[in-house]
Amino acid sequence: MQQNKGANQAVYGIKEWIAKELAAQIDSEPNSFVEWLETPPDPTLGDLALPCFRLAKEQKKSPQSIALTLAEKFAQTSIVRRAEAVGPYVNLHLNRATAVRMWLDALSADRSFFTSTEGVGEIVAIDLSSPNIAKPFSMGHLRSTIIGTALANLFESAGYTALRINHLGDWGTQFGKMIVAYKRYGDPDLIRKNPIQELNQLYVRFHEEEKNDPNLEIEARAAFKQLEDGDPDALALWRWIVEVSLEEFNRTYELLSTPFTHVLGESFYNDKMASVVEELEARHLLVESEGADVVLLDAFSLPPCLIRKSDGATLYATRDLAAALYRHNVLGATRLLYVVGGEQRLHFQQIFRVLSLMGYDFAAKCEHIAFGLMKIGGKKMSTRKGQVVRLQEVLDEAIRRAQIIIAEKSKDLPDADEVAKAIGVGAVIFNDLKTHRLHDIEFSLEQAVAFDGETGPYVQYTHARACSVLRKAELLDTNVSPSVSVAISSALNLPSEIAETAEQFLFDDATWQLAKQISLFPTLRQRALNESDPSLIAKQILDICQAFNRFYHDCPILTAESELRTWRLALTDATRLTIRAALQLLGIAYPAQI
RNA sequence: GUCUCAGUAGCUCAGUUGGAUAGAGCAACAGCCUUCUAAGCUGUGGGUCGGGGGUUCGAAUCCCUCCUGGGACGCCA
Repeated sequence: MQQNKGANQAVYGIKEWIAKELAAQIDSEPNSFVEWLETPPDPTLGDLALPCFRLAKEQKKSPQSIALTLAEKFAQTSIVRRAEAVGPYVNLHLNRATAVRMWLDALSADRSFFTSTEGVGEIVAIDLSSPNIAKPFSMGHLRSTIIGTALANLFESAGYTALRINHLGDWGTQFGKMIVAYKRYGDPDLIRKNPIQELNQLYVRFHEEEKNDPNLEIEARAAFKQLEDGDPDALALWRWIVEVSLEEFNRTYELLSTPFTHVLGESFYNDKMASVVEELEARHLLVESEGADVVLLDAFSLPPCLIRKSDGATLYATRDLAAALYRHNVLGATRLLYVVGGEQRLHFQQIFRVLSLMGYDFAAKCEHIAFGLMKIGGKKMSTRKGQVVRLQEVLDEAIRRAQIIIAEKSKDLPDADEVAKAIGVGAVIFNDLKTHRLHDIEFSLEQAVAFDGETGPYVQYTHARACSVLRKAELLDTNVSPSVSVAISSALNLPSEIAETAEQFLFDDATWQLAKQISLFPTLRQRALNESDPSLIAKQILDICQAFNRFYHDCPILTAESELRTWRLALTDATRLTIRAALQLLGIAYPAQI
């Protein structure tokens, strides 16, 4: 089921290239070399290295002696400039001009440098964001929103059609609670003024009162049942709550530039659940247990999946089953992704198992893209206890700080407000996206809105720097990369005795490190896709930015002469294009000037 | 109690899928703007990779065990 990892890596991924050449030299299989080739810990040792331990075992010789033998043979290959044995390793120094020409040709033509085609014709449905109506849009929902968006972008870059589905939490017993709380303590005027905050306070209060009065919970369940049965008063109240909540959410989505193709709350499936229950019954999967209807999953070491409560009302699981069937049968999705917190792991295991028992093959292509919790003070954020950090507040603060810095350092910036928004929002998104999906995040306002070091603004700043150089060379948006081949060729078409000198002239360490970093992007994009982990892209783009900033510092670009200038401009443009591609995938804005 | 995810520098995190001397950023300290954006670059200090066993040429990485923390475990979502 592993898709062709890096289908076109041969174009830019020199590992494959080398592996083939090396294999031919010693009459062996290229595949094993691709896996064995690694990057030496210190770049001065070489660009790639082959450890000889395994060959030593096969050939029953010492790894050192094998390394010596291989080093001689490898020196004969066209892309390796120098091969030397260091202990049990063969260290390979690449022919830099050949490698760079290969990479930049691929990049400028986008021959699978930024995109690929393995998903063409396939529809992937991504369940993302899915905030709960009448509750604050917290930092916790941010994770699902931006990871889901980044994944959708990634899948689209691989040719898939991505359905971005916002599965709003607009149904369920919580609305029974909401209705009861509103009728008891609600004040319509206050709610109109400040909807989410007031509604959330009602919700918090309900949970406080509930401790002393167990009847409240029973009352709430009855209220939800009424809603589900279509009681007009209850429905009207519910609609109003949904409406005012959505207005507030949409402001946040606009700020984040999060697109959705479908906004379908749980309520959307209200009339589609009866058929799910019927289908389960028809397949004799439904069993009565303690007054409720469940699907037993003992055979799979899972607890039973509750389908219908003892009062006949449905549950989360029922709605998720209906939603899955809708996405597959009606929307045509062949692959279903759920970007939902890790605490719902068991729930999705149950859902996918039930779908499979129902006879749906696509159950095998359903995947829970879990992520770690956003914690505060070492604990999970809880709306019930009122311990949440509202995303809007964080974004506002980040934008405010961006405005201050722009006013200080970039006085004449056009569109200063727009840029401040891009930077503030970018900081918050990147801060979240750079850590591995599954890791819990200890929320820190200072860190979320920081602009120094490994941050979104650092990446945006680097991009703007590259743009600035290109603008001064009057080459911005003209895509200068294609000319690089010419530049390198003319500089290197020299007698072989001084070719080595010419290489050093064009490729000092900073330059070569930058080129190598850029060349890694396609592999990382592919890995991010295979592992559904956008953080891989975020981390790699940081490496590219660091390499570019060093290059920028060490190597004058605009004042360089002839071929050298062209070549450095081309590399600057390649950097710009790669950063832009990465930020696009991550869903972060990339202003040309900041 | 069972299942699950995690534990790496003072803090926040990487660690090329088992490889060479475990790396960044923040914070601290010291340098670098008459030169393409100093939101940058360079350097210094900082580690029993939670503990203990095992697997092998080689372990932060794989297995076992224990400790600590988060989360989930039928009428919430």
